[in-house]
Amino acid sequence: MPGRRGTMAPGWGRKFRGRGYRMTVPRQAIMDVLASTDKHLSAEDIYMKVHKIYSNVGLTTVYRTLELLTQMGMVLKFDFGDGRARYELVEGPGSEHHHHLICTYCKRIIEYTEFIDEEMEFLKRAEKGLSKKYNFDIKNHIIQFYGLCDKCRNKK
Amino acid sequence: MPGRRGTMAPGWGRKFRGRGYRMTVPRQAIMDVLASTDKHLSAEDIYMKVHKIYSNVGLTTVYRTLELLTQMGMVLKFDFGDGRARYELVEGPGSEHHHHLICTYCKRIIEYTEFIDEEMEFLKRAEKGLSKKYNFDIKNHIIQFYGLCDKCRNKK
DNA sequence: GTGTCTGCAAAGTCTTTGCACCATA
DNA sequence: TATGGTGCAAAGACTTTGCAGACAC
Repeated sequence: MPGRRGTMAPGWGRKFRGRGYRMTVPRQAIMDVLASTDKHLSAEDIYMKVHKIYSNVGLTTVYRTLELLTQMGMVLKFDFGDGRARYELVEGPGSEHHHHLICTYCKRIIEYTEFIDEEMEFLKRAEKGLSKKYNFDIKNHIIQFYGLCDKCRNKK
Repeated sequence: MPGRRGTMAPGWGRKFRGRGYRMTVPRQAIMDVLASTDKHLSAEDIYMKVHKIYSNVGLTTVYRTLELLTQMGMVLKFDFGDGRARYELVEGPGSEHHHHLICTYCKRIIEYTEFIDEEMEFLKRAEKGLSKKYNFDIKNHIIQFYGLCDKCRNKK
């Protein structure tokens, strides 16, 4: 349903082939799913979306493709502490804001988009300095605040 | 070895009892370990340190205690994406700087302490605003930059 | 045609749960 | 002594690996 097209932009195929990998139907389908959302999807989320269209694609392939994409730097792997990893396209619809309040009691995750401007200023400087000092090619970042949400702060 | 004492400060016992929990030998030992390091320890790390002194304490108890401490807000649980959670005392030796560069290719984690001052300014404002807006009691935070380290940025 | 990719099933790792016994308050 | 806590073993959840067949280039 969302974002599906029979033939996709060939840009990814080139990227794959350029590094000696092959563009295949499962890989194309996984890229399509990643490119069609601004959410952090788990491997299973992606598997289910892909599976609706290509029911023969297995979960293993999803994991293997995500690992490959992560290593290629095209996808970022996050962990919010709920036991399953989340994936997101580096230059995708949701690549600008990874910010969460995580309740350590009930594990609720609140996404927020405030303070992005103030953050930008600080992040730009930090990224620049860190890239230089550690010769590190920064692709993305994540900021998480931990604490107790309104429902849990008065419990036991 | 480091930081071991036969009898510890009783402050924790009070905190436990105040919430209807009991202070036990395993719990005391786990608190001691957490209070004696500024590193992010995994459950197994803690288990091994505790086990050296109290060899009858099991890994299960370590997990259960960490879960309890996390819910009580005394310990923070982090996940750096390597498949095992890390724990740290909220008001402990290492509670001031959780900042990492994570290489998405080789999974190397580089800790850094630069830009903390610039960060503070931004974080103070963000924390204040977010606490108010979401009625969220922020205890700690984590900032992670993802990308490619110097050894991996030129690979395949 | 060759070397990569894939699906299935099995194995691996970290974490949680069940249950009887033990210990704290 | 009444509950909460613990250890052990088993189960659970997510992810990785082995291998034979399939496919991209």
